[in-house]
Amino acid sequence: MSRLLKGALLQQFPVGTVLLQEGDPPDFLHVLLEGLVEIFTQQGDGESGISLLTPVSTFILAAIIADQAYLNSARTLAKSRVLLIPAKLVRELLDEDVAFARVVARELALAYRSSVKKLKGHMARSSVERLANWVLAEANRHAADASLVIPFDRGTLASHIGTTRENLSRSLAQLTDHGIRIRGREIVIESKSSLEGFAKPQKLIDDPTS
Amino acid sequence: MSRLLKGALLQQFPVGTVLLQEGDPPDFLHVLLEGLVEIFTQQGDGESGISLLTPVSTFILAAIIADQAYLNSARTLAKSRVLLIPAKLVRELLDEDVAFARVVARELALAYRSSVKKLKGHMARSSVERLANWVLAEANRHAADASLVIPFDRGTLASHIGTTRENLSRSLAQLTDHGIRIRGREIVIESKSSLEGFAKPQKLIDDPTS
DNA sequence: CGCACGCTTGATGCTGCTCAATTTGTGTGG
DNA sequence: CCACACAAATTGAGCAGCATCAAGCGTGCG
Repeated sequence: MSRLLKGALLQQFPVGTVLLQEGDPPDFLHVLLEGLVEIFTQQGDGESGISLLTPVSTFILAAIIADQAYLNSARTLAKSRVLLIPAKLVRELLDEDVAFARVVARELALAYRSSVKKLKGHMARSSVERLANWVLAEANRHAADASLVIPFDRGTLASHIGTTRENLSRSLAQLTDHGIRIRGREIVIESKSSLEGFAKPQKLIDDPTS
Repeated sequence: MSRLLKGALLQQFPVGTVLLQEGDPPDFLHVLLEGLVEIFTQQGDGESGISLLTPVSTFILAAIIADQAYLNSARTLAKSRVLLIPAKLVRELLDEDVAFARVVARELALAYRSSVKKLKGHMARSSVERLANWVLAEANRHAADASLVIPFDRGTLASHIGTTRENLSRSLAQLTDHGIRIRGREIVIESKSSLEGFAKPQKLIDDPTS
């Protein structure tokens, strides 16, 4: 652990910074300590969102372990503090420290599972359902409150839901009949049970702890 | 390694055997030594294919490492030989043997990456394009030959491409104008370059080695 | 020979994308 | 503080992709 920190550098990035580009070779393991970053891929003309990361999360671990180019790009969606750990150091430690290797394996296992969950969600649900489930998941993270604020613009949200800006708009409007109310960037959940009735969340897709 | 093999048992399964069901707790690490198995998930009424495994592949490693329920089910698509290694043994070795932990980490990293690739393919391509790229990938695996035989029924293929039986049929017919010919279960590639022109394969989605 | 199963083909409708026009929101300078 | 400009978000119309339902075809097996 001390060795990791010794070689690491802590950096602060403003919103909208591209931290890495798909296709590049891995250089640093990134650990998001504060802020918000999105993993995305530039496809043809537009972008597709792959995942949204909140502190504390690592990213591009797999590229480092596999020693292959990044599959995705990453950018900050808010002012963020990121710890950068040289890839070489990570690989060395992996070879020497069992405890570290176990942590890495566990981290990869969880990342893999969340990717499979996203895939399941895409193959089995319509875009409105995906949105409804995203709202529910987001609400659960902020447990306390019955309202949440989308922390980025709708185009970005649309790309992570897997739809377009226009349709996201329509989808939000639809959900108005299923327990939510929209006020600008704020989504107010008026009836969680109604929303759940529509979204039909499944443990093996939407529960981040399973 | 010897410890792994000591606790393991080798089993042979006929085609169509369900090896595990999503939701079940992980018991054995599975290693496919011979045959063909599909990972899938039962969604609502139908099934969605998650991945197709050929020898030698491990599966459900992530569930064991994360110690959480299977996200998917698995079944044999051909007579298969599978090595079953008790989950407990895997976890013990992970704590004791650095080399083993490194192999596990690498395996998970590759599995994760292939799941992200599948996700990218789904978000960015139409079903015909997915099919075309599947054909290309399959052809590359059997490098030598300019023809390949679909080793399972079309419904299964459709569920892995992410479409229905009916539309798979139409999609195959469409590809007839782009360098392939269909003869029952055999797909003959008459013009690989034409097919590639249509499919536009990308290294960071379709190349299994990247 | 005929039935069953897998596959194809056709017709129809829904979902979601695209293009275009408008409205709303936001920040800037007068 | 207002006016303006620009970006973001909504709304509408038309269209492509895909699912669904319903027949038709073909092959193999009893």
